[in-house]
Amino acid sequence: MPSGQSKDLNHIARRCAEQGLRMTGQRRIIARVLAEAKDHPDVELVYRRANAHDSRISLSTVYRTLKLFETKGILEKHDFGRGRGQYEDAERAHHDHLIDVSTGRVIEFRNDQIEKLQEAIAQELGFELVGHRLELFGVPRPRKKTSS
Amino acid sequence: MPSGQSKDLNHIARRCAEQGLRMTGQRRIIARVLAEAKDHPDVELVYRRANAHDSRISLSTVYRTLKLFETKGILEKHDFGRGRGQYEDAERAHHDHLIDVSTGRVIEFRNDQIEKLQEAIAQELGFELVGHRLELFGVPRPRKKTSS
DNA sequence: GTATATGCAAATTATTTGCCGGTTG
DNA sequence: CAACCGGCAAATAATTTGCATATAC
Repeated sequence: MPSGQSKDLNHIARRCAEQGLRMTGQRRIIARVLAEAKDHPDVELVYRRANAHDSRISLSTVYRTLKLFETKGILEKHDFGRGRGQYEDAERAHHDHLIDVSTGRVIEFRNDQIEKLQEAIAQELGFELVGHRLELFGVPRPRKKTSS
Repeated sequence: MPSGQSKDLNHIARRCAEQGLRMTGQRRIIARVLAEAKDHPDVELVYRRANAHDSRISLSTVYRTLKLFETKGILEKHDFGRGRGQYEDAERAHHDHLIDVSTGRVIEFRNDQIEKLQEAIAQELGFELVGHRLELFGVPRPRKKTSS
């Protein structure tokens, strides 16, 4: 069950403060949108959600803020090949993504064996691994049992 | 050393012909540029190389042609996160990429174990794997042992 | 109060496209 | 000769930025 976070300051906003960022109303809201997001919203979507919450937040501000948060290591930006960047909380445990090509839905997963293999491969090639990107693209397999 | 079993037509140009594409001068040249490329050139680079052969090729044509070749399955387009698409011959055996973040150089590799793991993960999540993207980002390690 | 953030519109960057004359088969 | 292609410039799409004003600390 998804835990209900009932704090007045979400972890993203808190990290902003820790980084010494000036906490404006729009930043607070954008931080909250990302903290509450269960998906990987793009700028447009963050913009819409932020505006629903309140404020006269401009698209430029969303762009500027997301980029700022990214450079501060607060958010992570992904490019899942749909022409727009998609963001998520950078603090969460590392994971990779499987994209359902039929819907665009993103499923997260983690596999230590693959992680280790990647390290080994980089080593073998004479590199120190500083990052990686693993994305699986798949189509849902029909279930044997009826589900809905 | 590719087995020379045909004329002076490179394999990419040959595949174009097989697909029934009208072989114009510019397409022939762009095909040759890609056939001879050992790297993963972006549009701009293909444009410059093509122009070195013949200066009557426009940037639009390079864009149009690379896209055409891609949709025909002749070339593969990658997005290594540098804001531009990069192309390579699609016919070659499957491989993944390690990007040297200090230079942008792309090293190819292949690891069957990882390939199998990816299949297994997709299966487990209820998907049929239709594609994947694995990119490692690394910095060169100083060689401590003999490597050349 | 001052440095910084925001809004808006205009600018950039990568890529696509309309139009029309040029080429290929 | 007809269908298709290429060049050019204007059009898009995502994102960035200059500048005047508003706001956080």
